[in-house]
Amino acid sequence: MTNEPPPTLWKMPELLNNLNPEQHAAVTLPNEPALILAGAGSGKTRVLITRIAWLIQQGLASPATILAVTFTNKAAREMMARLQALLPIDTRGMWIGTFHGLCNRMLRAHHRDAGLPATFQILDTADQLSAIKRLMKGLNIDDEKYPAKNLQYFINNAKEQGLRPKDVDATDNFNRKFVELYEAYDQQCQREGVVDFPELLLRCFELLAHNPPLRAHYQARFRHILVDEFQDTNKLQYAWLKMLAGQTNSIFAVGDDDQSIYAFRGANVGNMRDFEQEFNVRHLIKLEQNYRSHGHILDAANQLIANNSRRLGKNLRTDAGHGEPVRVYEATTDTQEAGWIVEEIKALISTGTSRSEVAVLYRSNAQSRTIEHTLVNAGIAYRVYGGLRFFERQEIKHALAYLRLIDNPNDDTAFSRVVNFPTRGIGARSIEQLADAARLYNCSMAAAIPYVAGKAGSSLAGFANLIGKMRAETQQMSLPETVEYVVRASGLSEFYQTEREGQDRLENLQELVNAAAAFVSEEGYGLDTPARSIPLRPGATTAPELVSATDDPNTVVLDAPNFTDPAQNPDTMTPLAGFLSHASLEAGDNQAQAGQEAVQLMTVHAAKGLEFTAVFITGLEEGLFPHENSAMETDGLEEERRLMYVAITRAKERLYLSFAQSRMLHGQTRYNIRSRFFDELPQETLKWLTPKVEAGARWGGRSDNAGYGRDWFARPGYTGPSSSTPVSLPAFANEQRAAESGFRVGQQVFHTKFGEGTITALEGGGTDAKAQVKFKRHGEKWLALAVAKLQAVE
DNA sequence: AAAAAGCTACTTTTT
DNA sequence: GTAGCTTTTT
Repeated sequence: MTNEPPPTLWKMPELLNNLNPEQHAAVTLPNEPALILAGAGSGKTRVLITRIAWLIQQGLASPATILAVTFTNKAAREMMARLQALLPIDTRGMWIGTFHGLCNRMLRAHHRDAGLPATFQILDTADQLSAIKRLMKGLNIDDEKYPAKNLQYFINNAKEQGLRPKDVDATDNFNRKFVELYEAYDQQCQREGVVDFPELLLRCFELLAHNPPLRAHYQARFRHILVDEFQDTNKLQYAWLKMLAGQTNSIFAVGDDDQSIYAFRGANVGNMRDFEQEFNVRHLIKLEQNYRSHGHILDAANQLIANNSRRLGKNLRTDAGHGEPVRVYEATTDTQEAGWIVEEIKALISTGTSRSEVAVLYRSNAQSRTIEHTLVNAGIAYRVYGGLRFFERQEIKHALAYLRLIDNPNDDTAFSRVVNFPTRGIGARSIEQLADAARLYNCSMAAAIPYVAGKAGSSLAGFANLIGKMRAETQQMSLPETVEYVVRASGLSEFYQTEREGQDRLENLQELVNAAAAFVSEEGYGLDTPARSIPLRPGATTAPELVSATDDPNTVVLDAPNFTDPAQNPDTMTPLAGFLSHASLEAGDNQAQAGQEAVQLMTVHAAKGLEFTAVFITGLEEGLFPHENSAMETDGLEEERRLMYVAITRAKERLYLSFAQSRMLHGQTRYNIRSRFFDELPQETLKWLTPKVEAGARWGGRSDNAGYGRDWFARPGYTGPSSSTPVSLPAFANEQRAAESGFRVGQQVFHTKFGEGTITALEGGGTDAKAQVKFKRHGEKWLALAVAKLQAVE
């Protein structure tokens, strides 16, 4: 990492090389509001990164003037790493991070103005729920009538709309109660010095809104605001961006309305339209050149998404050629579907596809079980996304709770979590007494300990002493030392040593120490930097002083404008606060099993942003995908369709779609019909591996599908794994000719003499084209297409 | 305080 | 079908 920027060494053509005209246009736009509609696989991240590099290279921006916002830490890290590799300067002068990460950073720097203690803690979703439960218990609220989960949703929703309790207009008694509890909850958080996720954003927004000099400072600084995944922003995030943009700064927003799949958690696609209007966007650039998928896959995606209304409009194209057809399989049961998937995966592997390049996608997590089971039996390594994450494990949360108490003893969530873990004779009754006292004196539980008398009081005092001792002993320790000390002094390590199945947990605790060491090194702290003081950067003579705007209304001293000197870019938090924030804001990997060479199993949501050589989209049934619950929501079906669009566009070369006639769901067998999405795909791109049965014929005249549960190779019309044949498939050649003739395998046809039937095979081309048709009443026959007057039934 | 039994929910999820 | 939670039992 050099701190001397040598701009003359940068080679301009290299940066813009290999960009297509649209990408080039986007990267080199003037500093004005711009909306980049970036289709799936269109090189969105590349444009974003090159844009930043270009701005700096051209001298149009200094790193300190850049603010780039992403949704996930992963995306932020990737952006940071790629920029660091691209630019010969220290990229730390830029603010690149998630909305929450950046707001945290700002709130730490201005905690006084924001009305927060320097050591405020961040509640993750689980912490927040337990805080709410504790609140309701204290107020004797009936959890049956007012479920804590609903209140949590209510509060988060209000905050994401920018509404404080006083701003919510409650229409009925029920909502009035919720507003009342919202108010009490906010007071509790304030007293404890904790903030939940939406609070980070709202508090930061209000900080800027209510503090003109501070707002002016940041507006003057962040001349270039770039936003990734703009379609996923919620109302509050949009308002925050708008505030930072002010009248003078430009926002470079990148997004794809067709990939908006998070409306259910507050994402507002409408922000794209609003942005266009409110910012008078003159530069709307569509990135429609796709570098990921073959033609048939893209055609399928394009035609499907065309069924949605109110799109900003976009059509992906590729130079890659048609490629393989999209293969479709109808299974009798979910088990059989899994069996087919595994056979196809085996075939893919045998033709050289890497396991990790194969993904099995499903709409809901419950569907993974059957597939996992079948994969295990077949001895194929796999990896499921979406399990418990590292920082969410109970032993880790326990250890973090001790660390939090050292930093902020008023954090009652942390206090309640470990006051009696490991057990130290402080039972439910003692804790209730303490909670009562805390309520009486309107203070935290830790502060209420002296008010509890008797035996309960003395055991509680013992706990207070323990925390006090930890605080004193760790005063000068580095972060990893602190973590190691706390794990031992809390009794956690001893507890898990004696526990029968504590070995894994013990290892995780050791891993936490490693994580702390890794954090210290990644943040560039010295190894012995005390965990609980704001560190001195190399070269700095005094600790950075954060002068708040209220101390002197005319001065806001933050980080100095000379961004290239790390000493001038002060930290805004202690290593411990940073680490605790990191633990809350980035819960870690959520991969159940490690191992690179494994088939990837995940929900469609989790697959967003990823790509695979071969993709299976499973469970394509009405009620499941599209999900039945989506029918109740406004635009629910359109979001399901976007979800399907996301799923399809994950595939590079091969796409498989499957559904099952019956499926185990919630402990009982359900009978489903195939997803409507099949009818929205271009039929000429589909290759039915099982006969396509028309909706009308489903419950009549079929005698084939019963009794094949075990032997999926015996499915009618199914001729074995499609990949076992070489890539230049004869079958596919047939498909081409079939497309010419207007017919395809699996298609329902009508013959004036033989009646209704299904095409089971096609042969030859042009005038020699023949079709094998299985008629309902007259058996299978070969017919010359030039002679027989076959009519498509569709 | 730990273990066992009973009850209930159940789409998607990052921060 | 089953995980997670609460209640009951030891």
